[in-house]
Amino acid sequence: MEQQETLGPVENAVGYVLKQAAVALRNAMDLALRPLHLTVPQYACLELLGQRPGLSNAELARGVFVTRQSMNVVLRGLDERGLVTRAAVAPHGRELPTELTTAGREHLDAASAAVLAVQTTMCAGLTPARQQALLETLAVCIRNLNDGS
Amino acid sequence: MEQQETLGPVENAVGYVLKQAAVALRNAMDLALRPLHLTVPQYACLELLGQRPGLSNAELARGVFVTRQSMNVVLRGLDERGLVTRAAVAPHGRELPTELTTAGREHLDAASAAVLAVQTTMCAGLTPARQQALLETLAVCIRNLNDGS
DNA sequence: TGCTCCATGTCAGTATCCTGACATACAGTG
DNA sequence: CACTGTATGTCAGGATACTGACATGGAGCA
Repeated sequence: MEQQETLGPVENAVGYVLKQAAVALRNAMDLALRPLHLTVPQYACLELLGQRPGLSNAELARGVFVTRQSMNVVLRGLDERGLVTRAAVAPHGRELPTELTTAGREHLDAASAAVLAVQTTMCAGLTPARQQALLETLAVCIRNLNDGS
Repeated sequence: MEQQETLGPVENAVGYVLKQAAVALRNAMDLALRPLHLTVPQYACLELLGQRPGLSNAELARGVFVTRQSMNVVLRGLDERGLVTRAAVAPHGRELPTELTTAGREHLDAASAAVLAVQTTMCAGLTPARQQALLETLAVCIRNLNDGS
């Protein structure tokens, strides 16, 4: 009796609930970021750059879980709006380090607050221990999935 | 000190890890379903129909977390492949109940086994209690997010 | 009955993200 | 040095999902 042989009702499937949570979170973030005219990938890009300035396109793509091509479009949009600056020449290889501008930093601060509010809403009623357990359990799932591929 | 005022490193943000897990699961399912020539939404549609025959397009869309329009395309593809049948006339309102064909049921059985394998891989090393805790915690998050919108 | 409101199925257009492909730049190895 | 392998940035094309819109069918109410 080490493993069930059917998934059971979708409502009880881990994968189903995981997707449902991801969709709900995505929608909530979209809503929160709309006043700032930022999409979720755009925000994620800014947040990553705020924490680790000088990241390249490919590194940002991996961090945001999109392809290099998609991140390229995001970065171009942010560049045109003056929120980030990309180095004109590559200091190493073909990598073009990107950094936040002052305007980008201001946008990020506002967006970060909005997203924090969403996360706070999401985790309402959860003890810190339970949040930590959620993080750790998800980390195990991620590791299990990525090891197999 | 009831709430932190910054998100902290993205690696520790619940939303970030949640998205990461969802992406990893999506990729793993795509890989597992590829031999059967099924996409994740197509599989989700079949699974839902297997558990609750006669669902309408709109009901399926809500269950799979896509729009009616997207589900319409999915359903049309499955219909052309002979995996599902849609009622020609609406027995009530405009709803066109959909059901699995024999071929659809066979496809579903194979797909369900593949997805179960993925879920088993994902949850490897997690005690039933921990899986249950994950489900319950995610349910709280979903409720919190949906109440606010 | 007539009116309003809501849900459904569908068409059209747009946006987003992906896969495939190519040239370039560096590291490692003979 | 030359060669191979890997990683990056970018272009082109296609797949997928979305928003907006419309017509239809039913429920509720005066």
